[in-house]
Amino acid sequence: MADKSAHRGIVSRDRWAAQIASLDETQIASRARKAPITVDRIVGAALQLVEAEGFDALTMRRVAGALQTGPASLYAHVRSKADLDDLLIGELCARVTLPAAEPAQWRAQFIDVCRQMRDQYLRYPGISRAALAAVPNSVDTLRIAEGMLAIILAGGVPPQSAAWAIDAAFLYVSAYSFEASLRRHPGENADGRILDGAEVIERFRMLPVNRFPNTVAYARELTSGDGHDRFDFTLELLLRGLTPATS
Amino acid sequence: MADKSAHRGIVSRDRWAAQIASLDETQIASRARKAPITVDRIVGAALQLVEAEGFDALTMRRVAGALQTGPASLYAHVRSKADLDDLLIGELCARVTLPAAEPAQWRAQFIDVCRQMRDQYLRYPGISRAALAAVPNSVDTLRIAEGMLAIILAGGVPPQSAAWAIDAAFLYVSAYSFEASLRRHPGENADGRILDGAEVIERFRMLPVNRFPNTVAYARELTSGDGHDRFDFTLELLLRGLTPATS
DNA sequence: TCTAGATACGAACAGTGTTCTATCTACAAA
DNA sequence: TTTGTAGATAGAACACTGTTCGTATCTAGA
Repeated sequence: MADKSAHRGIVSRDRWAAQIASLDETQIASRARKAPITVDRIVGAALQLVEAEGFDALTMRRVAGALQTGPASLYAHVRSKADLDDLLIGELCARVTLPAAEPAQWRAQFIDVCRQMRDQYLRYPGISRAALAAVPNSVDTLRIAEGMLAIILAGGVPPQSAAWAIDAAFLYVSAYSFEASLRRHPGENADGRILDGAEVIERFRMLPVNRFPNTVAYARELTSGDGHDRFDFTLELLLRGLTPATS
Repeated sequence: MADKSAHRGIVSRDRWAAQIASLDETQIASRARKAPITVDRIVGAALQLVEAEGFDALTMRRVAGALQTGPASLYAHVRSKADLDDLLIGELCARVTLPAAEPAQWRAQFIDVCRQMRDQYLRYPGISRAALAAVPNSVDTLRIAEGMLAIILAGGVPPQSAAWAIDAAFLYVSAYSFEASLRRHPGENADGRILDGAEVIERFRMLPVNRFPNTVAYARELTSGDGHDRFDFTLELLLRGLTPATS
C-alpha cells in the first residue's frame, strides 16, 4: 500500500497523459475510455516511427513509448518483433492497388505495380529490409502476386516464366529500395563527408588506369541514373526478355 | 570462477577452434609466439563463425572469443561492426576469379561470375545481408565490376546498358542469396513445423478460388524451381533483354 | 638495462528483444 | 448485486548487442 502511494504520482500522471492522448478516440468511439492497445494502433505507431526516423529507430520500446506503455504490453498483440515487421509489410502491400488486367497494356501495368511497391518502401526508409526477410507467402503478398499473375498472363506469357519473373521483380524491387534508402540516410564517409555524384565520378577517374580501364573510361555511365532511371531500366530489361508466345 | 567453469565447455570449444585456425600462421611465421591480433585473423575467425552458425551469430564478442580476447581488442584493428562486415564482403569478392573476356562467350562468362558470387554468399549463410548494406564502391567490388564491364562490353553491349545491367545483376544476386539462406535456416512456421514444397502447393490450392484463381491454377509453377533454376532463369532473362548493337 | 609507445583488455554504458510475474479491468455467471 | 475469471496491462529483470574508457602489459629501441 505504501509502495502504491509512493508510485501513485507517476502512475496518475501517465494515466492522465494517456487520457489526453486518447481524446480523439473518445470522440470517435465514445465508449472506449482507456484507448486500448490494438494491433492496428501498434502498426500505425510503428509506421509513423519508421517514416519519421527510419527502420533502425523501429524498436519495441519506441513503439510502446509512442503508445504510452511499456514494451511488454505489445507482446499481447504481436508475437515478436519479426511478426511486427511482417505486419508492416502486409499493411504496405495492402495499399497497392491492382489494376484490372488489360492485355494490351500488360507491361505498363506490371511496371506500375512495381512502382507502387517501390514508393511504399521508399516512403518508409529501410523497411525493405523487413520486406526481404518477410514471409513471402503472406496473404497480402499473395494478393499482389495474384494480381501480377493476372496481368502478365493476360499478356500471353507462359505461366512458368510469369511466375519466376514476378518473383525476380519482387526481389529486385526490395533490393533496389533497400539500396536507395541507404543512399538517403547515408552513413558518413571516412572523411566525414558525404560523396555526391560528381565526387564519385572523380574517385572513379582516379583509379589506376591499367587495372581499371573500363571503370575509368565509363565512370559517367557507371554512376549515372538520377531519379529512378536504373529502376525503370531494369524492369524493362526483364520484360523485354519475357517474349509472349503470340508475337 | 564458478561461472567460468560453467561456461568452460563453450569457451574451450572456441579456443580450440582458435588454435586450429592459427596453425597455419604459426607455421608460416614462426617468430610470432603469441599470435597477435591482425585484421586477417579477425576476418578469418569471422568467416569461420558465419560459415558454421550463420550471420546472426557474427558478434564482436564471438569473434573476440574465438581469438581468445575481449571485444574491445578488436576495435584497434576494425572501426566498427559495419566495417568488419565490409571486410568480409571484400574478402568474398576477392575470391571471385574473373575470366579474360571472350566476345563469343560473354553471356556464359557473365553468368559464371554471378554464380561464383552466389556460391560465396550461400557458403556463408546470411552474409548477403551485409552485401546489400556494404559500401558498393569498395576496391574489391570495383574489381568485379571492372571485370564484368570488360566481359559485357566485349559482347557489344552499349556502355550505359552494360553499367546498369551489372548493377541490377549484383542486386539480384545479393537478394536471391539472402532469400535462399533464409530458406536454409527457416524460421519455424506458426505450427512449429517447416513447410516443404508439396505442403506449400497444398496451401496454395486451399486458397479461395474466386479471389485467387491464378494462384490456385498455377500453384505448381509458383512454387517450382529446385536448385538454382530461378536464379539461372532470371539472369538469362536479363541477358536476353541486353541485345548487343551488332546482331 | 631502462624507458617510450603501441597494443591489449576488463569493466562498464546504453541500448536491444523477450519473458516472468503481479496487478488491474471488464465482463460473465450465480 | 456479488463474485469469479479470463484477458489486457505493465514493472522489473535477463541475456544479449555494439562501443568506449582507462588501465595494464608487453615489445622494441636507446
